[in-house]
This record gives sequence, C-alpha cells and structure tokens, in this order.
Amino acid sequence: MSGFVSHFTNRLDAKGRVSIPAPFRAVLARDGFEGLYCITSSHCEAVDAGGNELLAEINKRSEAFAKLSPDHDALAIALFGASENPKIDGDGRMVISDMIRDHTGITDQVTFVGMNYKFQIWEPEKFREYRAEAQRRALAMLSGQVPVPSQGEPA
Amino acid sequence: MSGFVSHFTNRLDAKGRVSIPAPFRAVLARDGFEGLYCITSSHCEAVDAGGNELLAEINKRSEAFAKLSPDHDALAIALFGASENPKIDGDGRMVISDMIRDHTGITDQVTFVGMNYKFQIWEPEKFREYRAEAQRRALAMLSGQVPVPSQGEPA
DNA sequence: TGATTTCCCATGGTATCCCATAAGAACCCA
DNA sequence: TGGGTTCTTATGGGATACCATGGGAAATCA
Repeated sequence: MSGFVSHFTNRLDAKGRVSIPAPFRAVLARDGFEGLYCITSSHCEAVDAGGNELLAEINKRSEAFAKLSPDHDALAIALFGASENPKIDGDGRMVISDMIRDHTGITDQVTFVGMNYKFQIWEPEKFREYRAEAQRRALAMLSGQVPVPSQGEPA
Repeated sequence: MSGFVSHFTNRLDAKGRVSIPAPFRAVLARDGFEGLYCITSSHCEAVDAGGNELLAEINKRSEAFAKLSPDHDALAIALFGASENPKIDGDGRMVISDMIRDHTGITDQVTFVGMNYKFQIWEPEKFREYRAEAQRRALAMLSGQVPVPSQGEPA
C-alpha cells in the first residue's frame, strides 16, 4: 500500500486540538511509531510530520557528519531542537503547540498534506499559495528531467 | 493479458458512487493494489487512476531528488498532495471525491478511458472534446511531415 | 490551588456494508 | 436454431460503522 496521500483541512477546537485525518492515522499505525514525529521545515512555513520513516530520513542526514564533531553537534541541535513528539489521543487528535503555531501561522484551521513518506502541517491559505508555486516548479522539474537540451516548452 | 482498454460511461448515484467498469476491475485485481490510486492530471481536466503500476511510475519521478530537499518537497506536494486512495466497495464502486469533482467538472456521469497501464476519469462531454482534438492532432501527424512508415492509417 | 492537560463520552453527518433488482450476456440442451 | 436458464453487471436503497468535533470530568503541573 502507499503512504500519505491527498490533503485535508480540519478545524482546531477551543483546546487547541485537531483531528489527524483518518487515512494518515492508518499509515502511522502501520509505521508503528508511538505518537507523531514533528519537525519544522527549514525552507518553508510548514511542519514535517510522520513516524519512523521520516525519522530515518532525518537520521540519515546527520549521519553524514562524524559524531562529536562540531558539524554534527550543530546539525543535531538544529534538527532536534526544532522537533517535537506530540501525543495522539484516543480520538486521533493532536495538540498544535506554540512552536508549530509560530512557525506556520496556524490560527483556527489546519491543512494536512500527504507527501508519501511524511506529511506536512500548514495554515490553509499559506498552503494554497505554496501549492500553486510547487505545481509550477514540479512541471518545470518533470519536463527538465527528460533529456531535452533546450528549455523550450511544447505548446 | 492486456491492461486497461476501451472506454465506458457510468452514472453517479445519489451518494456519489459510480461503478468501475468490470473489465477495469479485473485488471486491478491482477495488479493487486488495495483500492485504487488516483492522481489529478497536471495537463488536462482528467484524473489518472490505476494500481501499483501507476504508483511505481509516480514514485520513479520523485526518486530523482533527495528527500527533505526543497525540490523534493515541491514535487511531493504536487504529486502526492494531488493523489488519493479511494476504496472500492464490494460491488466494485468508488466514490467521486470533491477533489476529483473540482478537477474534472464531473456532475452526474463519469467516463472511464483505458490507457493500458492506467485509465483516466473524465466528465463525458469534456472527454468527447478532448478526444476529437486528439484525433485531429493524430491525423495531422499521420498525414503530415512526420515519417510514419508501414502502419496503415484509419479512414 | 488555579491553570492546563489528558481522558472519556456524546452527537451529527458521512461513508461503508450489505442486500435487492433489472437488464443484458453467455450458456446450454434439445 | 431457438427458447429457456443462469451469471454478470450496473444501479438503488436501508442499516450500520466511522469520523470530526464539542464538551465535561479527572489528572497533572507549576
């Protein structure tokens, strides 16, 4: 089966809770991670979220540097300082922390976006903007992937 | 045996369900994917649908970029954020989600178009127009400058 | 002890499961 | 060949399960 796909927008309640979309919970259950792993994205106003599969990707990054080296320490602080492990309650909800609020600008609604091995947490309006841009970039990337020398776009 | 071929038009019921053509279900059963994998087409008002074979094609595209990089993120949002995994019920039906409705303009009827390794989901009238245009282009290519050697041309 | 967090239950809307039916296709046997 | 029979398929609808959301109460923390 596949990973996190599609996107959903849910409401925050008065206690700052929001339902994680049921299809995403099913993927997390298969992954086996306890709770949720969250880390603020370094290049956009979103939070990466997932389980063991996401954690493995992050670890892979820091393994490129020797442990105890200054580079490794700096990266570790940057990565894990920007991370959280929110719990998921019995009804499949998580609490949006202040860190997530500050980094995303979320107020009363949350958009969850599937990205296969992880998903992202967005403020809905910011997501719409980012998505339009992402689609433009994706089109350019995919057409550039094919060995076509010129930048020309057919009709 | 072959993949998805021919095309069929079925009705949506009051609950937004539509029967997936039986021949397509047979192909999906052979493919072994759980449910259906759907992704909105980036260049026309249709949705690509299929199983593992389609998913593999999509994965291949995103694997060209390093995970957690801005490029990969943009591509993942464009691809997987625009995807869905509809279930197929015991009678071989799927529900047409709002995302599919918005992207295709489907209201009360759905046209399923076989394309071998995948099939497409269209609003019937839009498909007729697209098909007519595709045939014009094909005719122009066949009768025109492009060297098409031995294959007989229609009409 | 006051404020916050966590657990538990309630509810309305929706999706899913299951069964029914009608039309057509395939099949069979004389 | 022809008529009857059985299967398959698309479609409709009732009953049930699930899900997002709200809110009370217990537990935890400062």
